[in-house]
Amino acid sequence: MATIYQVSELAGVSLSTVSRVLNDNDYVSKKTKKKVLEAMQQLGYQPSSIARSLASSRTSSVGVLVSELDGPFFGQMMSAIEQQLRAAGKHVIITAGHSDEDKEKNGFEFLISRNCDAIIAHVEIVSDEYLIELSKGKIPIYLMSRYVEEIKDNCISLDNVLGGYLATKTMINKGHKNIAYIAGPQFKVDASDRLVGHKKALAEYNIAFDESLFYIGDFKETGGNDGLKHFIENKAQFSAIVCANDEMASGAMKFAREHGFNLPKDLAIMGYDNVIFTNYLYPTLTTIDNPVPEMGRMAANLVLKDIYKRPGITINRVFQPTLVLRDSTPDIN
Amino acid sequence: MATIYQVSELAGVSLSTVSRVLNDNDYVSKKTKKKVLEAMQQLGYQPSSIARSLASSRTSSVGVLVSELDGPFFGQMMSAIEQQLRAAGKHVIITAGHSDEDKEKNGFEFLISRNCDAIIAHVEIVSDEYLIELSKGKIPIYLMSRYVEEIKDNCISLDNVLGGYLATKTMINKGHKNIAYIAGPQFKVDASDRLVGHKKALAEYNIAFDESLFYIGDFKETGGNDGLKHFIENKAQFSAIVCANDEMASGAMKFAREHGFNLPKDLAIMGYDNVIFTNYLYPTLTTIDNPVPEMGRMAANLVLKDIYKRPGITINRVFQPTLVLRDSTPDIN
DNA sequence: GCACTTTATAAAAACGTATTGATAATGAAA
DNA sequence: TTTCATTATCAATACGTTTTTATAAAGTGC
Repeated sequence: MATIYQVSELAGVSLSTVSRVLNDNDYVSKKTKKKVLEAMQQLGYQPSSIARSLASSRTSSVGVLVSELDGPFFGQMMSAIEQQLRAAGKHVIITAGHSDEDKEKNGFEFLISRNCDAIIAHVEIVSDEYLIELSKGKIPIYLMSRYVEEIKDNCISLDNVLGGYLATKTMINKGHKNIAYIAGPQFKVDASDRLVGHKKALAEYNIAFDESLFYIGDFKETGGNDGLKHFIENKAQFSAIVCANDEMASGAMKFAREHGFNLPKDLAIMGYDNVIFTNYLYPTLTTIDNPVPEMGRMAANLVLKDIYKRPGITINRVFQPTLVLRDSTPDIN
Repeated sequence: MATIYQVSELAGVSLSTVSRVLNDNDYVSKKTKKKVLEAMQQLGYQPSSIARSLASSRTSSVGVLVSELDGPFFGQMMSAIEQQLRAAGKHVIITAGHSDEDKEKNGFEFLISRNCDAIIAHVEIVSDEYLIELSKGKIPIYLMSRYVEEIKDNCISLDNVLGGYLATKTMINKGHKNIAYIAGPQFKVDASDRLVGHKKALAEYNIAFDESLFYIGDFKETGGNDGLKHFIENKAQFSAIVCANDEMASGAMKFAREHGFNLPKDLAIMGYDNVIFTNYLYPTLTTIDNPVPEMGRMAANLVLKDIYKRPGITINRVFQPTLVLRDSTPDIN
């Protein structure tokens, strides 16, 4: 491999001059620049990213820490981040936290030990305090789908209240009055925010929140299953059911069908997240879509702007979910 | 940040001694080792991976090139690779080829420019010749789900013939004689291998391959849709339909239901790949499962063994798919 | 106790770049 | 022409390790 030294020799200039044309920042005459570029061409010179890192203490790499590497949500997010950063010549070091405190912390440490220029993290378990502490370190931390006041400029979040509101409002507009709600684990901010939105929509239409139409599930299929079962056993009256995520909606759908409901006629069902399989369910599931790719792209942009000083980037830190209407929520008259 | 130099000073030894305990390979007395380790502890010393890379021309990083970062197949694969490599202290640089020749090549170049110690690639478009040529370079290339004779030791592949065979054989054992087959694009090796397996099963049970029960789809939902439509329009007789992947099976299922079939009674359907949504379809889809995580883990192991000289690793280069029985293929009598 | 091997440590060179301070060349203003 | 500011270049140093070569100490067999 040709080095900068050989280039300098062939071009008849010094090392530093070659370095300057490489980073084209300082004074260097057109004539010299041309000479150097030709020498590079001739030698097939490729700069060593490692040596460059050592000298400049920049690695051109961004760490990405997500809960899982599989799963539609993280897939879309990583895909967007990677595309955006790679287009800027940066690379992405990916690792997983597996929704476990030790593993999340370990993931951070791992990325820090790799000297990333920045870290984009989607973590759910570690505390705000931990993140704040970490942010005081040398490597800037950016958070996805999470809002921490003290480092709000580094947070990209999602308006889950709006999403919850949209879901329930849609059901109301479809003609439903008795709407059951299966929430997610309330220690998760996403889940509790969605519930707030649900209540907001009810209030807006003067529908009282009814405890007997409320169940807290586990964000998995079983949660939907158990929730619907709970409502039926308690002889609750409802014509629609709103779930705080798609997995639970799917569970509810299965349970409903197995217990004689004719879907979607007998029961309207709403999901949340617009996970890929919602389009394969029968009937296809109405749900709330999160602009995940946009968020990923924005996280990358934020890093490009803050860390790599790219000009002309405008930032948006809060994103809005949108409704996706499908077959599971027909109008009733 | 403390450097190796400060450690050496505090411990009262030379740089090289510190380096030796760091890589614990050479002669170093227990007493000295202890002194050095204590000094490290005291200074909170963390070795610089960059300086280490520059000096050793090893980056402890493995490039991973896949078609897409989202999608269940790649998600599982990356997840397995990452877990295995990270446990060994290596990190993973991930990038996508988007099933496009230029982008795949660009992905390779990108990873090479990052000085990865090895590259694990799942590419579908670039030619064997390109890969062979690339393998002559400085960085070893490992291939997933692809077999190239000239570099077979670096290939991890899947027995698609067996999978195709299993799928059709299962249908036959369920009691079907007239089995329609919707194949994938035949320029894809996976697709043509699965078809070979299908024919093999038919032959084994003395069932003639019937052109009127054969259709080539596009591996997407529309392919299943169009295939079933084709069979119906041509008034073909069949009680079961085997699809070369799950997306097409899903398309066929939708079309069947929309055209009055009572599933799974009127028509048995088989998919391939065991994609996540197969479990959410109605009825749930019988399919063929690929041991994707195992393959990912094995690729990582192969790299650990070849490149990082880890001892005690046994390698398996060919993997077998298995049958996943669900509701879409009931027994008929 | 001597020659010889093995073990332990040190000193120095190398990895390939960025950066800084100094110097030289050039151009503009007086 | 002189003076000063600007532009262009160079030489030297720093980045933090690994690796190689050399040398010293300790152990071995006779």
